Order: sequence, then C-alpha cells, then structure tokens
Amino acid sequence: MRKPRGSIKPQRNFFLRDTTLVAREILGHYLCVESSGKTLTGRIVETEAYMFRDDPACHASRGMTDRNCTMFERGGVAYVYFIYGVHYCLNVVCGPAGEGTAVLIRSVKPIDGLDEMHRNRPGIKDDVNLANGPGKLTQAFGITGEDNGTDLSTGRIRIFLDPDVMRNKPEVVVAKRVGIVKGSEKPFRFYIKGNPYISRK
DNA sequence: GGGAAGATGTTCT
DNA sequence: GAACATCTTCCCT
Repeated sequence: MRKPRGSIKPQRNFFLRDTTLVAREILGHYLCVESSGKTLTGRIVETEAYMFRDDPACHASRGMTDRNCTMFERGGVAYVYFIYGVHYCLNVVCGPAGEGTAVLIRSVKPIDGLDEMHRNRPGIKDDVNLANGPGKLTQAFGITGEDNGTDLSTGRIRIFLDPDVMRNKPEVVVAKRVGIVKGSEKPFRFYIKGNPYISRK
C-alpha cells in the first residue's frame, strides 16, 4: 500500500484511549484502502463515538451477538456492519478487548484514487458527494462486510496520521449524533468546522 | 432546495 | 413484524 506522503503509522495505543478522544483526534487524518491494486485515500472530516457504557445507541449495549462481536475486540480493528439492507458502515474499534466501543467514520474528503471512487459510485457527478456519508464512503472505497475485523495496521484498510494535523489541530465542532433515536441527545458527533465534506449541517 | 417514499438484510421483540 | 448509526429518486415549490 502506498501511504500518503509524509504520513506516519499510528501507535497501537492510539486506538486504546477514550472513544470520544479517538473520535476527535482522528479528524484530519488519512483513511486508506487498497482496492484493485490502487490505494484510495481520504481525509477524515466527520466521526461519531459509540460508547460501551450508558449508550443505548451503541450496537454493543445489549451484549455480544454474531453481528457486533468484532466491536468487542481490542482497539485497532475495523467493525463493518450492514444497515437498512443496503449500506455498509465503517467503524474503528477502540479501547481494550471486551469493552465494545467504536468510532463511526461518517465522511471523508477524497484525496487520491478519485477515478476508482467514481467507478465504485456510478452516477455521482461531483467529488463532494463521493464519500460525505457513512454509506457513501464505504461504497466509494469498496468496503464491504468482508472487511469486518480487518486489522487497521496490517490489513487493506489503514489509518495514517498527518504530522501537519498533529502539530496544527483543526477546529472541531461537537454536536448530537445523526440518524438515531435512542441516545440521540448525547454530544458524540465531531466534525471539522466549516469543512464542505460534512454529511449533514 | 426540500420533503416523501422506497429499497431491502439482519436483528430484536 | 418492526426497527435499523442510510441513500437515491421522484415530485413539489
């Protein structure tokens, strides 16, 4: 995989911290996926935290099932699930094994491999709508249920850190999560202020 | 540009 | 049977 110029691989500890902190700190960094011999790259601009305690919206809140079991793995793997019979959503598992907490990647700004992303999403005319939503970005990057459980440091889906972003942190807006009913009052959505690639206002 | 409807697999009640 | 961490299309203003 071709990692973004100047980027660095995160330490394992990066994903073992508090989920809201990971959701916030991953903003601005790179999501890379190896697809048909090419590396598709995007910059993460919007996330949501799903906590292991006091969070009824979290899939893990009602215990382990076949569907959500990768959420209970050690932080640093991908939790991919199928929703509404149509879409996949990509999460980054956080915390130590057994907790069941993760960060949902809601939107990315396409950086590299735009041609391939457009092939994955026929009918989309502009670049803004390629990956500005959880279902859109998995389609653009070719992420499916087969990627569930992928190790983010060795698999075809990876996170790389941009040193510029670590030095110069983006201004982050905290808001309520989108598209849920239970637990919707919690301020667990994070996005880069003013970024045009946000899924919803 | 905005609201409503439909798509449709898996899990939970 | 209902709900579900969504998106697109169609029709209206």
